[in-house]
Amino acid sequence: MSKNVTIKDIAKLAGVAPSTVSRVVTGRPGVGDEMRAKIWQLIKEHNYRPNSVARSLVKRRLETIGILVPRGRTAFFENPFFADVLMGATEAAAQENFDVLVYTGSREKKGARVLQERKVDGLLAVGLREDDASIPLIKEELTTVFVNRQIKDAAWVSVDNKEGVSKAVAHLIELGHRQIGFIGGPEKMEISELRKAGYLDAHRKFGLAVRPEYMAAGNFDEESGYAAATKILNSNPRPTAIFAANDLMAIGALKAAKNLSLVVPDDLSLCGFDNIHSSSHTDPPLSTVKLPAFQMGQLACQLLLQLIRGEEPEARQLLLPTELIVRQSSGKVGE
Amino acid sequence: MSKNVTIKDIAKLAGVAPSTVSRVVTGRPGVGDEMRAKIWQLIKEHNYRPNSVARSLVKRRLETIGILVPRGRTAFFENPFFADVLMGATEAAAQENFDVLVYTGSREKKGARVLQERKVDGLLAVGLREDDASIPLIKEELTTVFVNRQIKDAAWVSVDNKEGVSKAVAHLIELGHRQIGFIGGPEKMEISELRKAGYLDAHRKFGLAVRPEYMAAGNFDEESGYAAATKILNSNPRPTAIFAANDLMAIGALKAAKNLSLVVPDDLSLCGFDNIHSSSHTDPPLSTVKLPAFQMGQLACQLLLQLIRGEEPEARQLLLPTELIVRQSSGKVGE
DNA sequence: TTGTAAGCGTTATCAG
DNA sequence: CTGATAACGCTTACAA
Repeated sequence: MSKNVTIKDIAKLAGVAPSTVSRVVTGRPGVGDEMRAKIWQLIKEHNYRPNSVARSLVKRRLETIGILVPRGRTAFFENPFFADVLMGATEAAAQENFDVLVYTGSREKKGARVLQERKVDGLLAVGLREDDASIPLIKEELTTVFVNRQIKDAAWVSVDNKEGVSKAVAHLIELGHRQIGFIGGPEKMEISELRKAGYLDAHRKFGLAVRPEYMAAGNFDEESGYAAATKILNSNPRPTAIFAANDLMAIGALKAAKNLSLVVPDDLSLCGFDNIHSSSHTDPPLSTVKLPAFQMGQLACQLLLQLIRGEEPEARQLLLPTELIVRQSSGKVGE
Repeated sequence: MSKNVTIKDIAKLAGVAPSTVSRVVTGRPGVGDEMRAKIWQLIKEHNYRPNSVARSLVKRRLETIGILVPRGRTAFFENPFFADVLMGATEAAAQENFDVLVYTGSREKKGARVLQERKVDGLLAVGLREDDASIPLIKEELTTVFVNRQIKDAAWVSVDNKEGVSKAVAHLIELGHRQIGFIGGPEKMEISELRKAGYLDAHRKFGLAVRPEYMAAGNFDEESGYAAATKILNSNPRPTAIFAANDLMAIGALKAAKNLSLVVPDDLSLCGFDNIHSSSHTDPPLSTVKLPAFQMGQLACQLLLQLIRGEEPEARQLLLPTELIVRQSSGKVGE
């Protein structure tokens, strides 16, 4: 491996000053055609590539954004959401010649790391818990766009959870269901509240009463979905449908139904939220609500780049719609 | 946002030279206790953070590695593999204060980008197709560790595909199956060859004959698994078990079996490969082979860091064992 | 159209 | 124990 060729080497070879070479590689005017061609020739020949670090130092621009993703491996894997956001973000970033640095690890640590290193021009914070201690710091020190978290006064790209749930529950109601169970997320989480609100909203819209015994809270995992569904299905009268605040819990509910010898969707309709991959592989495949994750990553990144450049974006807060995916776990009541 | 505080500012404040401050922040000796304390004090007080770009420039070290992941969104999502490798790698990198830059996008482009930018000290190439044109370039220009690809003369961390499949097929044989179908991957792919070899190997070990009509090739997706299984299940005598070279195809096979009114595992045992999340949510849950993806990411990253540092690793090529996960899709023959 | 020189914020090498 | 000074590789006024 020979020494890296620098701008000076090319300059020397071409018999010009480094600044001239610089003008050529950055495509600025002020160089004669002949010289320009000669320099390009030399660049190719010697495989010269500008050192981005040196460039960053003088331009005070890293051309890199960071993305903070939740540590939990499970969350990351099971739910396409994070990976999809990441892909959307890297794609949008690449479009503008930005790179994406991934930060994971324990909550405090990764927040501290980002700030400590100053290796990024801005930050995408995905699915941070709203009580995360690093949020104020991050917001203060770094241009940040939050994804899937509606942080007050901050820039964010999120999804209309309430409307999404409401749509799904309305779908069940339209199938004739009048007794609909609800498996929610942990109390106090913003996202749990929003999804519960959607459930209540649909009932209100259709003039349906809400029964407390049809509602139970889970932890967004399969086991808690199983437990909650079991509890709800022991109510009298038994609900004919259950909406779960995420797919994992819906899958748990599906197992609970089978365990009680209930046939889905004949005896019980089921609907989840998230559209994880497994949801299309259960038997029957699960009706659910899909989040535009890839697009969220893209839009969040585009917004972030605008903010970094100091441009005034059209909106600093974007609420995107969800999409209802109807599969075979939801059917007409009593069929 | 005030001007960033630099090492010079701190030096001025402390009444010393920048080099002294540098010694303090990097923890090198040669500074009096008193002075050291005073400088730390100032650093905290003024929230000084060394500029990593400037540091990188002089040290010619970015403290950053790149990771190349396949573009396909589907692949990235459905299979926990890539995300898991990524997590393992970022974790191992963070341990040594390295960061991870993610490269996605079309194959040629991302390869070119990595090289063009020179923003990383080394590269982790995950699941690159062996005919990828950028491999020779990358190998030449950048310290690289391949993950899940056994590239000749290169450093890599992979998994023993042949042994994994062999183990799974042996499991079926031990359950009493003598007619075992095989759904393979696309021809010419190294990974397809290895997995097929495992299937043949298990037959050889147990002195079982291989029947060509029990073998079919798919594309690693669900549809092709469905088609291949349908074809195989029309053989006479019908096999009592099928091994599919990945879970997605096994899921397709499961649907094909149901479509033919075959009960799994009573009429047909099924086993896949990869342990994607869906495999535990099918009905019945799928027996499969699990790859140590997280660990592969970790080890690959550790190996890469050693190579970057110019250390001599114990081994430049690591072949890791798989783990057989027995679930309910495989059972004793004829029960 | 081109060159000169200063500077980006560090670290490293010498001297004192 | 501490300070000067010269890099690191590039951009950018400003000058020619």
